[in-house]
Amino acid sequence: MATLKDVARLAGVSVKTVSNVVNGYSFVKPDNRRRVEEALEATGYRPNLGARNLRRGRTGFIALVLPELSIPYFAELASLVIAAAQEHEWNVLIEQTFGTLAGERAALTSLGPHLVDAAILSPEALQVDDFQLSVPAVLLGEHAVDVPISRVGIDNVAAAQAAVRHLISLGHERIAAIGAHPHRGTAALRLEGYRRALAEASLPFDDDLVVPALNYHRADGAAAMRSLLDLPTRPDAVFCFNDLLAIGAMRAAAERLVRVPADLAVVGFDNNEESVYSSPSLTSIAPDKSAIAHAAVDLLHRRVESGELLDDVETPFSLQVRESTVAR
Amino acid sequence: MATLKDVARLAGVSVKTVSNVVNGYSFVKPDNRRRVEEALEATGYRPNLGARNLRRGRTGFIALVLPELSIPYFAELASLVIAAAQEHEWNVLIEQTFGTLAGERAALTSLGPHLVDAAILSPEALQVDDFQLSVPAVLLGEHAVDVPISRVGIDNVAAAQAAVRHLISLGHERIAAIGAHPHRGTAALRLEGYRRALAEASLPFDDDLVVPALNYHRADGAAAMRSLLDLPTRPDAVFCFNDLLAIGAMRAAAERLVRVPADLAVVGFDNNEESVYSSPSLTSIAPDKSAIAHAAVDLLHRRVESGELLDDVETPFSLQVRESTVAR
DNA sequence: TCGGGTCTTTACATCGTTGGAACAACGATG
DNA sequence: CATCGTTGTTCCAACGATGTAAAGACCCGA
Repeated sequence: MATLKDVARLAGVSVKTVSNVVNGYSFVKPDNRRRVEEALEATGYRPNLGARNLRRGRTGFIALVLPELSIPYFAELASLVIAAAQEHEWNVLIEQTFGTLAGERAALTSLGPHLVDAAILSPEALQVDDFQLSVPAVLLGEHAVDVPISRVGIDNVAAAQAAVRHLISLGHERIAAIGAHPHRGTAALRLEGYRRALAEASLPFDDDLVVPALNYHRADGAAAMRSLLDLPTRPDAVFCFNDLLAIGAMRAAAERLVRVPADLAVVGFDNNEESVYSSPSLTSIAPDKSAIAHAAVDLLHRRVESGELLDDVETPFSLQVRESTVAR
Repeated sequence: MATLKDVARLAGVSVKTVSNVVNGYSFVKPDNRRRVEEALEATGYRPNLGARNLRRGRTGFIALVLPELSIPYFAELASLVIAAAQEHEWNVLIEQTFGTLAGERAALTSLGPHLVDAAILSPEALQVDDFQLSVPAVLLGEHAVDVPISRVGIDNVAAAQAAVRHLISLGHERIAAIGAHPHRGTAALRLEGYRRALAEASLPFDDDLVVPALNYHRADGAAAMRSLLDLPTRPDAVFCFNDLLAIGAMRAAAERLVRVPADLAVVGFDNNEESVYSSPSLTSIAPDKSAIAHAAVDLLHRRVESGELLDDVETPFSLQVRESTVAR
């Protein structure tokens, strides 16, 4: 592999001059520049990033810490983050925590400042005192603990409210919620949105209709739905805190021969691609994932480049109405 | 951030002695070792990986080059590869190609040897002469071009044959195939498995029943299915070359009020988690993704450690029978 | 006490790159 | 013609770690 030294020898100039050409320094004689460029071409020179970063004190990597790549929402997000990071010549290192406190702590401690320049965190279990970060970071979504780290994400309360309002506008009165969670910040916010929508329509809040879910996987949604269907009086609609829960819920409903949306309307959250093709397709809150990815990466870039402290960013969302609430 | 120098000063020894302790060198006096360890603890020293790798000529990263993370199969695989790589203290760098030749070429050229120690490639469009790699690599799946790079994956012909045999054993005689592709190696192999299964059952091979798909997304499956349903004589079963195509196909069938499996049996390939919860759930070929991830990473690790040249690895698969072929 | 081997530690060079200082060449200015 | 500022180039040190070689400490038997 060619180094600056090799290129310099070939071009008959000093190493630094080659470095200057590579880095776009203006004051290089046209003649030398040409010779260097030819030599670069001939040797196929590629900078040694390790060495460059050692010198510059940067690594060229950012970390993306998330629960699990096999969850569609995070896979889609990761895809967008990678693309956004590329625009700033950043490579993305993905760390999976599997939603556990131990996993999140491990990820955080492994993020030494020589490994990454910055980090995007999507924590689920972290406590306040865990946030002793050695690099700039942003949080995705919301988090219950109050830490001095910028957040990027949608207004969860408003989004949940919009989802439930939609159900109410269709005439549903006994609306369940799946996905309550003791520690998850977003769960509390979405529950609050659910509450508010009920309240503004003067519908009663019924504890029996709020079902917790520990993992937000499809299986949890199915289990929660079964317990709802076992109630003396079934709900006529259900708001699930993510699409996977909703998919599981629709599956459980189908197994009990409960028709969606005729007998039960379902709304999800995340707008996974999967939900567009399910039968019935799923009405869902659609956060602008691309906006989230870009905002997070841009925020970090500005932070790293100029050191400025940063505000939170609220990204837009929309409600995608599909067959699970309105029959085609 | 503490460096070896800081630790050395604190412990009152030379930098190299600290380095020796950090790297587990045996011959360090117990007394010095203790003092160094205390100093390491006190400073919270973490090695600068860039510097270490510059010196060692290793980077500690491997690349995983795949079409797109938002495709469930690749997301699941990436998740497993990251976990497997961790066992060898490797970090994983994910590069997305979006299935284009340009994207794959770009990914390959960006993989200088100072960026990654090795690469796992899942190419779709690459040509023979593109494989001028500067680091050890393995290919996932099959590829039409014949290059001297180890492959890891299942026997695609046998797997496709098993899928179609299953349909035949259920009495289907007019079996379609969705996913033919001019350049994709796996597509040719799966088509060959389909052919063989038909041949061994003395069923005719009908060109009209083989539908190409360019992108293997849900939308492509839906479009292909619609064209099949427009045929004068509809198929009574369809074998899709991946689960996304199958999900799209089932969606299109539902829109035309064609019942699955009563009017049309469907088999997919990949066994995505999504397919377990779809309605109806999807019968699918299940490659052992964990085995694939481990085999690929282990292969590369041995290659990098000992330099040995490596054979291909064939990983197991199974057929998961669900509602899309056998009503519950 | 000396020679010889085994431990243990250190100084130094090095990996490939870039920042900074030094220096050289140049035309322009007074 | 001396001085000056602007360009253009080179040399040297440094980023933080580790391999090498050599030196120092130690213990053994002769």
